[in-house]
Amino acid sequence: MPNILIADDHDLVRDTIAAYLETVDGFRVFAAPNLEVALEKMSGLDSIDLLILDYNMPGMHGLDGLVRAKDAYPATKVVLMSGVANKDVANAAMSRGANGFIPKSLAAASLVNAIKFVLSGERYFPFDFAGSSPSQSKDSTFASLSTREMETLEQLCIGISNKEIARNLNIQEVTVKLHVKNLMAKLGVANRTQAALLAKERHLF
Amino acid sequence: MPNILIADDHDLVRDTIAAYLETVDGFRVFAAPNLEVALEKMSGLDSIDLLILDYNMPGMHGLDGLVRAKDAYPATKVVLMSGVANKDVANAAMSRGANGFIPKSLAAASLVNAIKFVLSGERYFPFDFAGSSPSQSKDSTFASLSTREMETLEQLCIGISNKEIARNLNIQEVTVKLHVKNLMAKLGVANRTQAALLAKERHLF
DNA sequence: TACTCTCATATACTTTGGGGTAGGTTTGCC
DNA sequence: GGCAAACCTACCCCAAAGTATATGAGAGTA
Repeated sequence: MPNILIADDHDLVRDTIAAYLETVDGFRVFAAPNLEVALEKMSGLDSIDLLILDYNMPGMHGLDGLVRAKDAYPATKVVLMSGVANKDVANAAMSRGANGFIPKSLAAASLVNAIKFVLSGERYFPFDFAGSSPSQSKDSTFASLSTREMETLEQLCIGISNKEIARNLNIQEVTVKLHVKNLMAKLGVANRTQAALLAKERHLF
Repeated sequence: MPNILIADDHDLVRDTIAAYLETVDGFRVFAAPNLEVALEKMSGLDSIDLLILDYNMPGMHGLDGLVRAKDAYPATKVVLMSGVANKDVANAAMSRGANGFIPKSLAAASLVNAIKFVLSGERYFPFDFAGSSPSQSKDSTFASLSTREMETLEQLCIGISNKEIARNLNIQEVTVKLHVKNLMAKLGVANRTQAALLAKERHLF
């Protein structure tokens, strides 16, 4: 009987999923409200086979929490669960060692299949989860930005004007405009707001 | 045996809660992925006793969806469910006719009690769900927005221009400007980018 | 050396954003 | 009925954002 630990800060979501897994398929399920408690519980209970981490949860800090969990318990399979993240986040999670990615848009029945799949040693990664945003290229889009453009993007994410950005970076406003124009082109967005939203969505700043 | 309809766009959350309610306490539970489908189903199935609406769900537009549901089916009890909303939203919901408010931080067992409580004609409103996340103090800023302003804010979060927003909402561009100006003032931000970032940060859209 | 890339600056231009004022409708409430 | 609030439109104004093009310094490279 596989042991599963599910960590999610929403009690209702966590407990009902836990109850569902227990009743439907006889898993032994433990629960934690955040990453810290999850890691503590794992040190107490040995032999957790699968750890399910909510992407938006205290202590996670984007994918840092995933890496921490993987480092601390390399033998345990870890899957990320999220209601908001998109393919890019999922991709990043997989490249950092996640054994699977579970969008909350997944049907409950599929969850069980996904879990069995992961427990058998496979990686579960549904490419077809809905609600996906249209601009799905890669995180490589950001890799093409120069250092100045990245700095400019960071300022954009505060929502300030070109003039203020110029002051902060000690360059002329016209230069800021150039950087903004170039980074928008590289990211394939139409304006500064979209650039900021995209960067935030990918959790860059 | 009371009939319950639960509407939430996250399949996983919705289905597991539904399954939980069915197995644990023998309710008859129906499900819908958004407000439109929920209202359709209610016209088909007569005698839904309780409607559970997710606050962040396609078609809701803040508390508009609650009002629409209440107007269409005055006899049905309606409770709002949310993972991000705070007391201010809950208060606003209650003042607009909601029979209860269920934070997703609620324990699963308490959910059943809450539902029974509401079905008995009482209003369920837990005053103590503040604890969880730290940045929950003043979502009241968003409560002061009018319907149109909320819709405009939603469009802002896509990062599109006033002209495009005008097309989407079937109003003039000047009107969009007015809404943008007013909502920025209410939110205390300096421009559209900050408004979009703030809304995203609070997980409104 | 010549070539390329990044960064910076500049001028000139068009479009969009944001603020002000004013007047219009509908809705619901007292 | 009067009143207020939300909503919509219109006009003008100026600032900010974004486009296009050109120039030049510095670093790195073939």
